[in-house]
Amino acid sequence: MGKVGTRELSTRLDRAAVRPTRQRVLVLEALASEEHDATAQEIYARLRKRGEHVGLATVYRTLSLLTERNVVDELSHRPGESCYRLCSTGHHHHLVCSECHRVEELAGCEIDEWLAGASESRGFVPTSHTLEVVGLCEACLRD
Amino acid sequence: MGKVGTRELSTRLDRAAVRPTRQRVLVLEALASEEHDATAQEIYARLRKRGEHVGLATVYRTLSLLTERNVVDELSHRPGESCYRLCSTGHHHHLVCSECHRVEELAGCEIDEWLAGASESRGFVPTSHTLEVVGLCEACLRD
DNA sequence: TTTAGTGCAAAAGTTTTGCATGGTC
DNA sequence: GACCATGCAAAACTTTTGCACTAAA
Repeated sequence: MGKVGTRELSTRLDRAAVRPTRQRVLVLEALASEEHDATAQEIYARLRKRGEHVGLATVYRTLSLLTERNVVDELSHRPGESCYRLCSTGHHHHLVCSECHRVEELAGCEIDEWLAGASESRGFVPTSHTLEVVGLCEACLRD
Repeated sequence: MGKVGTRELSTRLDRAAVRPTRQRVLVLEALASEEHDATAQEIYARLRKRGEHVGLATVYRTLSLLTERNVVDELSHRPGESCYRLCSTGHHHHLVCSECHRVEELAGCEIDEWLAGASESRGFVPTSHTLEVVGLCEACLRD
């Protein structure tokens, strides 16, 4: 997925009714410049290294708010910590490379149909689902 | 899924080459009597309430070992903590009710085919995947 | 006797919270 | 001024680890 510009980031904050403070924009920019996904601690460390000072608690509060407002996605593929990622809109899933941790988005989910049928027999009505795929990306396959 | 008897539990430990100590059997029994899934802390608390003393560290060590040996499944649908569940063998997924947290198993995964095709175009080769479905179970739908 | 397992307490790590301060409409 | 956001430090929690002790092959 391509990098997302600062203007686009502001728009997303607007749409989510999140006041664009200096800190929030910085956190969001950090996520946008992140090639894969990142934990709150990682974002905090990277901002600090760049000389931008944002409190750790603020990073957590921001990510929590943005997740709630669907501006970022929260992934839980690492036990004990949450990963965050700025995502394209709409329902999609992730391909995570087990070697380099590259994350690619997988649009056009075709699970719903099978899922609806499989759940029906139990009287279960699915409202949402998450699929995380682990595998090897093209680059790592060559090694 | 029906309850699993003590004898069956021993068999599973044997097959996994895990020495059946008092503590390990207790943890596994606790998981077996659990209607849904449970965290390490919950298992610890329940054993303690029943008067069975097993150290918290031992609960963690046991669950970690059993997960590694595929005797139990580790679910990560709750951020910040891992849930564990004694599962039937083979590839399957879970339906989790958002109201009562009932967990049902969904056998016969038909995702692979679609997944292989969708990944191929990116040179990505999937090796494993996890699907967690959230919805409403029959009982909760009636309310 | 030798090894593996356990309990306890301390430590490590992530995330949350309380509260005073600072910014913004 | 009212209100929201932030920084800092402390606290809360989950999970891991070190080490002495115990149980088992």
